[in-house]
Amino acid sequence: MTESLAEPDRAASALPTCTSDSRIVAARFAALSHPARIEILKHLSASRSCCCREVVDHLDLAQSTVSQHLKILVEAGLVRFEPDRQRSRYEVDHAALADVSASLAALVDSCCSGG
Amino acid sequence: MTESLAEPDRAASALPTCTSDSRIVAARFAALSHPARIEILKHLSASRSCCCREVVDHLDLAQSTVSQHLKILVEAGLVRFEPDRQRSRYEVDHAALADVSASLAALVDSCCSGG
DNA sequence: ATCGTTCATCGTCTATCGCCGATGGACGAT
DNA sequence: ATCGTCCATCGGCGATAGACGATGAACGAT
Repeated sequence: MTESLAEPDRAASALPTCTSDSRIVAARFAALSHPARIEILKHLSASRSCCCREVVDHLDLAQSTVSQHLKILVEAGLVRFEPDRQRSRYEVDHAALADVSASLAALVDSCCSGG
Repeated sequence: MTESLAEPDRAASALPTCTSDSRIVAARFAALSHPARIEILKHLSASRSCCCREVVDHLDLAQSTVSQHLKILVEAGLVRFEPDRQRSRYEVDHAALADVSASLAALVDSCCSGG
């Protein structure tokens, strides 16, 4: 359902200013708009790659809740998911995250340039 | 929900975990996590400064809804509000927006450095 | 004084979020 | 085969977001 979120970078880089869809940009920010998910991203990057259980222990949230947050991050394309036997591996997609940052930077730039 | 956004230093120091408070970062992204608010930011920057009515006409949303979105953006510190007699003036706070972008860039950087 | 415009706020409704416990599947170990 | 662990998903619950119409205040114009 969120395949379009996995690769909006092309559109973002192809169109210089305000032409990028606000819904796409908003959806990506929505994935970052929860403290637990920010924490997850930090923890994931610190551990380079870890399983759901580890995040659960770090965050002091129910396993189902963490799994939900991870799913949201994966669907947003910010986290890569790799089912490894029993322990699913999650790792930050640095490129995607950098792309979101670029989107925001582009927004800031368009706002500053007054276009 | 965002009263503490005006002075994030206190809450930031209250959280022991990471350098920047995830709640603050998340709250700022939350302000950007709605297409209407993205559009508002674009329109505001394009017009340099405009009143609520103009945004209403541009967005095709009810006036009360737009006023709510503007309030959220103002409370998040991304938009400056200046009551001008009848027509309230809204304009993008470029510095604040750049600051949010810097926060995200810092997050990306921390993720890439593997800290 | 009256009317039209602009805007913020209130009350309400619906949809979604965020959280949890429970469940069941997959797998390793005994 | 059985148990324990890990994980994704389901169902439910409370809280919140987002939308709207209605209302009233502030102001300019007639």
